[in-house]
Amino acid sequence: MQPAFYDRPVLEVARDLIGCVVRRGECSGVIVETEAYHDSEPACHAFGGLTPRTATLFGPPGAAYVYLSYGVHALLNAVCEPEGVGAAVLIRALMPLTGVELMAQRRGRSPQAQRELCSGPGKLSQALGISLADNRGDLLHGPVTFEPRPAQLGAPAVSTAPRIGITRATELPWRFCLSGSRFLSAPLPRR
DNA sequence: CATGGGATTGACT
DNA sequence: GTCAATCCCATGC
Repeated sequence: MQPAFYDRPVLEVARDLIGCVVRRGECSGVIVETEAYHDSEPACHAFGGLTPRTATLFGPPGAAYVYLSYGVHALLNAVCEPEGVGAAVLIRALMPLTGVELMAQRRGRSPQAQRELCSGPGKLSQALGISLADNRGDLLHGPVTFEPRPAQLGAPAVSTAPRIGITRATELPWRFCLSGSRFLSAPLPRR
């Protein structure tokens, strides 16, 4: 995925990432759920401006923004829009593709429980071995890399919904899901 | 320097 | 359905 891919409006990138592949080492998965965050709205960490914590968000596009949620989980984002704009796409769920055994081992689950391996932003980080050390990493060169959508998957049908787990700007439909996927972090709202 | 909130998960009732 | 774990970092004194 070239740097120019991320140097676009974050809503476009969030939608276009559905069906693409995230890889770290031997483990990889197809992105089935994303959320967009932008410094113009209060749910975004960058809303409060440039601080040591948000420096990655305001940095160049195509970097990984990894931060600790609830003191427990490392959450993976892709920094978007030009340098100076604080925006990123949160990766919320994957369909496991390769390295399933290692992912299951890291998650403390059976390899057969594929739906439990990456169906949540904290889960997929644990499965891929992503930590705060991956913050600010280059998504083109790794260790965490994003790859274009496999051609055999075809054009994905994408559904939109309100974002999950936030308390502000809950009205924005900035969650993007692969329609009908069984690997989402939570079901799509009815209708 | 002390405090409190948070883009979650899993265990338990 | 409820709730604790756990820690970074922004804010305020």
